[in-house]
Amino acid sequence: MVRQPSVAAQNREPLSRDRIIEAALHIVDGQGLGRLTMRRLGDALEVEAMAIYHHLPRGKEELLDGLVAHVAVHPAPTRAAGDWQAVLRRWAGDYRARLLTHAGVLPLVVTRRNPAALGGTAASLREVLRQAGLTEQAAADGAHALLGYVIGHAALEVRGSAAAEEAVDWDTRFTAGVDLVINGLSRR
Amino acid sequence: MVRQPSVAAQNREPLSRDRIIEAALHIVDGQGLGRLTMRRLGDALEVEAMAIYHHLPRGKEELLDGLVAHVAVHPAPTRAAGDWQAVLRRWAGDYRARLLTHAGVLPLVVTRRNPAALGGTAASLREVLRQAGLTEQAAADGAHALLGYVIGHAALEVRGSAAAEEAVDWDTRFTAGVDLVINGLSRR
DNA sequence: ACCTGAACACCGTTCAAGT
DNA sequence: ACCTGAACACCGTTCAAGT
Repeated sequence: MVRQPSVAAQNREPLSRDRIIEAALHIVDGQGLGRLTMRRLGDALEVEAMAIYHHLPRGKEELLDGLVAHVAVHPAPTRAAGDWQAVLRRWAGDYRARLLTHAGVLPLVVTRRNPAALGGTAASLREVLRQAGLTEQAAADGAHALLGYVIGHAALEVRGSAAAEEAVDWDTRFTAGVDLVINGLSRR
Repeated sequence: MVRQPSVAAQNREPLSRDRIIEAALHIVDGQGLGRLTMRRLGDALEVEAMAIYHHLPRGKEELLDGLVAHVAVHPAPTRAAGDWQAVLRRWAGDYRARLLTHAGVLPLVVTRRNPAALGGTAASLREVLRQAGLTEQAAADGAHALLGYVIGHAALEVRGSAAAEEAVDWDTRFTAGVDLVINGLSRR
């Protein structure tokens, strides 16, 4: 006869780093960064908060790093059809959508020291520009200009800096800025 | 004979909103946002933490809003000599310096709903572009493109997204991006 | 190996009380 | 009006203990 598992482990897939980070992201997206606590995260995973430390020994620090990595890691520019301008335009739109979907982690993306995350994104943008014929230096500068713009604009959108301003069409405004940067890169 | 003040009030100027926010900014700049607590702030002001609530009834929320306002409020573009391009270039440099000096508040600037702070900055940039002859729409888009770039790039710098990258000259890289945006605005 | 329970030091905030 | 002291609910994290 099969041994009945303890109540604590009843029919639940075991905890894992990925499952923890996904649950955390779900909390942040739904309730905001301020409500992400180890205890609440434990509840969401149907586990005591302390169990999390077994999978993330560095605790909450490691959890937040994981969120940044999950959101900011480069979805490489799709090397599909179109010239490099179209490739970058498309990447910018996708990356912005990604940031806005997980707006709660934006403050972490912005200031957590996490070289790997944004570094990879910058590198792949640089590569697109290098293949487009820009010098090494111009490609590196351009990659950061575009990445900086996308992140900064997403931040402005999230804050909704309007107020006195009439209703803003953020989509077209964002696109206008992207065109500005890309056109600038085209005629160097 | 002059009455001796109580120990608690000994020769100390009374608490005030401004003094509180300055002390908080000092803590954030020196030790980071994570170490800004009401109790520590009270210590720095030589007062019990609870006294702060008398001047900031909304508590820590109001304190953080105050920090954002103090750092992000528009230092209006200096209407000095030079064409509008020079004016914007100078403003961008100053604003970046301001953000980097108070890097600890960047995550707050990025995501705290605080319309007044960045709204004023965006408005004065828009005005410069409007007077330069851009259409209302182009001026509004351009103002956000520049502001977004400056904030986003400052964020990239703070994170030090390098790592695999050779030593980066952030100053020239930042300037290159500013030129990119401003040149784009010039030849619309 | 994986999780729990109790404990510790520390938060933000309230409220009645002092002056 | 301005500040204090005690208290409350809630943090992140440790550590020994369970299975």
